[in-house]
Amino acid sequence: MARTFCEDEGMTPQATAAPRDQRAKARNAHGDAWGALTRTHAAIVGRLQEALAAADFPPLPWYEMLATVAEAPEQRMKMGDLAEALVITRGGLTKLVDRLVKAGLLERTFCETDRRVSYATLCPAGRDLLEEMRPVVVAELKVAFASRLSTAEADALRETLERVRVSACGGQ
Amino acid sequence: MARTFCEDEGMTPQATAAPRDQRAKARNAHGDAWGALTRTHAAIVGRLQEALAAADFPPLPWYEMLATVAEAPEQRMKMGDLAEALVITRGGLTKLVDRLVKAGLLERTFCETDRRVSYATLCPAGRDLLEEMRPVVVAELKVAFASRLSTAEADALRETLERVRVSACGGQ
DNA sequence: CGCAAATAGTTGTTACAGAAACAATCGTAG
DNA sequence: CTACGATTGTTTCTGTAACAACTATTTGCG
Repeated sequence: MARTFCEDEGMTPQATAAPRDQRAKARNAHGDAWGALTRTHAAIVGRLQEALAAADFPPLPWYEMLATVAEAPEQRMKMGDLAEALVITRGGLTKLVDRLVKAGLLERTFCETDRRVSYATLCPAGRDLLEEMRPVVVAELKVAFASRLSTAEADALRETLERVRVSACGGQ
Repeated sequence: MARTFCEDEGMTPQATAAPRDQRAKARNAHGDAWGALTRTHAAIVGRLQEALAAADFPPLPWYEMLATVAEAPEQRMKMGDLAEALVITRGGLTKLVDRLVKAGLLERTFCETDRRVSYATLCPAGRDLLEEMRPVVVAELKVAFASRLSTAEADALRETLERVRVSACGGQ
């Protein structure tokens, strides 16, 4: 295993810390919540990548791409919308789509009314692969979330995170 | 602004979705919580990067490195522990430390009792820079977390996330 | 003691993501 | 109807991270 996203918990330095001025620092409720958020995110991403690689599937960004396009009407999305949904830049998306197109999972289609826009459209092979990958991802998420969280807690978590995201976007 | 981590919310495709079989998919409480987690994480990272860049400071990984080392006893950490704390690979850490060393923020020191291990040790310049950067980061986190969350809610969020992280690591 | 296995860190290769510059198209004001 | 600005997507360049192979040191065991 190359990744080091688990290891329950080398964070001992913090615990033993306090060698100097202990003036609150970022170690208030927000800093702690942010630390937990990053570590949890990294842990789950690592787990998903590991599971996909173990099943000899493409990496996580491919799954997210396929899943996003698959949920769109007509199984296609504008490049710009897709970049926004996946939270990557347009330049990065262009190349990511290139790879999936080369793999035969997506194809580029074009808009007749606005010849600037191009769509990433799901191919049958892409849909098939998605359906193969989905249970692997869902199973991993189930382990991560469901094993120690009730449905209500998971829902509350989602709601709280969504509120934080809005704060982070809106400015305040 | 190049990044696209806000835009309240191009997710309309999902809302209008349901063009085919609507068999639950990953769209249960776990999938939603995972989606919220990734989006919130991306939004905050984007916000922090933007704020640091705007103040003409080094990128977020440098801050996290400095902050982590600064909290360790004697302001130094073993390379391996640091990689674990920052959730990156050891190879990646070597080069990240290289950059900070070249910038005069860290220095490498060595262990006398075990000549395999080397430490990343905070330099005065690193400590100074950290203290300059800290308020920027703390302010952004405050906006993200404090503006719509009570302290109790932030703490509950941290606790819940920590539980999820343990699930993701432990296996179940 | 001596050698195999484990551990710690570095190095080289490759792939991916962001920023900025670019090209093409659209919309609209004059 | 033309010209300018805005939007959409691609391309180029650069920096960073992962992965794997490698070196060096320590540990354990016959």
